[in-house]
Amino acid sequence: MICSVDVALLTVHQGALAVALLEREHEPFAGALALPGGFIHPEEDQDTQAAAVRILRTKAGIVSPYLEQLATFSGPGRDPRGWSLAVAYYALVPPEVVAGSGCGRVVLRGASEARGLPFDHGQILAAALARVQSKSSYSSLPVYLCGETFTLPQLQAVYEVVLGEPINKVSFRRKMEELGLLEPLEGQLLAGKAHRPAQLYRLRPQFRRRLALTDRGLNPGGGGR
Amino acid sequence: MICSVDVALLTVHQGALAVALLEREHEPFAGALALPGGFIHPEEDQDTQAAAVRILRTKAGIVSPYLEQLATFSGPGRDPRGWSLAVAYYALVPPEVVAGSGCGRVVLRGASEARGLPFDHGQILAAALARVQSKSSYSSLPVYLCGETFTLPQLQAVYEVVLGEPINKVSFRRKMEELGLLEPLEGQLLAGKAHRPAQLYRLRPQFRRRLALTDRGLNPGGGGR
DNA sequence: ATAATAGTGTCTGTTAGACATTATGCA
DNA sequence: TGCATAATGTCTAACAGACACTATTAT
Repeated sequence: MICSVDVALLTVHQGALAVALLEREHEPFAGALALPGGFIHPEEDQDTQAAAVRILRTKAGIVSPYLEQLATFSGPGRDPRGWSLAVAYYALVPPEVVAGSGCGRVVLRGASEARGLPFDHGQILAAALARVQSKSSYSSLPVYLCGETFTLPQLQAVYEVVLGEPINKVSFRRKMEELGLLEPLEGQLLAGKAHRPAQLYRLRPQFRRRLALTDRGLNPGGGGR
Repeated sequence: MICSVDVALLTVHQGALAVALLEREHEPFAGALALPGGFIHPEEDQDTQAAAVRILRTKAGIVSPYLEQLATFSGPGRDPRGWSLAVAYYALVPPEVVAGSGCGRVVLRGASEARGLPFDHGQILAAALARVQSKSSYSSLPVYLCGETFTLPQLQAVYEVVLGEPINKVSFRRKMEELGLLEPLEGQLLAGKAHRPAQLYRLRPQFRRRLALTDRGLNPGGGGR
């Protein structure tokens, strides 16, 4: 039985969610763009999560600040070589990390425009998008799409890209405040913008590897679970 | 590589969540109580979900009204035979279905008391409980723990067992009303109770295989995600 | 001064939960 | 008639969203 790991690596690119694709080197589907993936190496990988980390590092040159198991896909039809099983993960990375990925083999495609992916990578991508959207509606997940420091308007823009709808500014800031996961930096963002500069924030250390959850979700009307 | 499927089958028993265990027939851990599980049969199983259905049917004699993939567990240490991978599912069934399971080999244990399970079945069970609790806090998931018909007080009691805390009666009924998933039956529950009988309900057909979701969750203060 | 965005104060409609009241069957 | 639980009405505090207003920079 074929056992592999596939990773849907998402980032923000040109104001939209984008997925990282790699050109396949081997059959099947050699030359096609596909999600980074590869076989599990039991001698080398402590578990499938470690396999996902290894695949991202060796094939895409990326170390992701957030990597979570998504679901396992299986069946006789998803790989032309026969019955196969793939443990799918999704990763969120800031655009800078993708840009500075060493080897420049990563191709970014609009996450909702990417079509015709080999295997069942279209399904995996769709599941990843649904999961990210769902989880973002009640957690701090989108901060992993931002760099080290960011302003609240920037963070809100990322939330809006992920959720696909505008968020009330006052409510958003209230939520972020009560979550208590951000700390302001005394330096400010000014740059050539002809308007009031925004306060820079960074994640509090205790939230760097942990999500903050809201009880009733930001934007209750909107993003479904 | 060892590839298997394990199922955490949950039901309500003696006023608490209970998990179905089976005595293992073969090594490793022969004779021990464990989650129903077995190898994937690529020739026979369309996918891992089908494998889970087959294992529940053949080993426990149970067909579950709700079966969902939970997560995949893997690593060199979880099975003494070597590096293994298990796709875990969880199932919810009404007590009657477990009781009438044909073969009486199923053993029920309090879900939070079950300890010392072989492999990493303790972890799988913990993940299943967390998932059920989380999902129940914003969906109609617990109706799968009830039989064909039930009263609102009965359903609320099941929610309270799952969530582990009392729910406001008025809020609960409002939520159920606005979800619109129940339809009253003209017959009533009376029985030997020395008080006013409760209205019987059943799931509307369009919700028999689909969850109803609330935007902001019942009991916002409580059950976390 | 003006433009443009950052950030805050305040009002209002909605909703969850508390409490109280009525309803209904059985002993 | 009394008891126990079902079912519903109503009040209140909390909160999300709308709107308006102030703050601060560059041109």
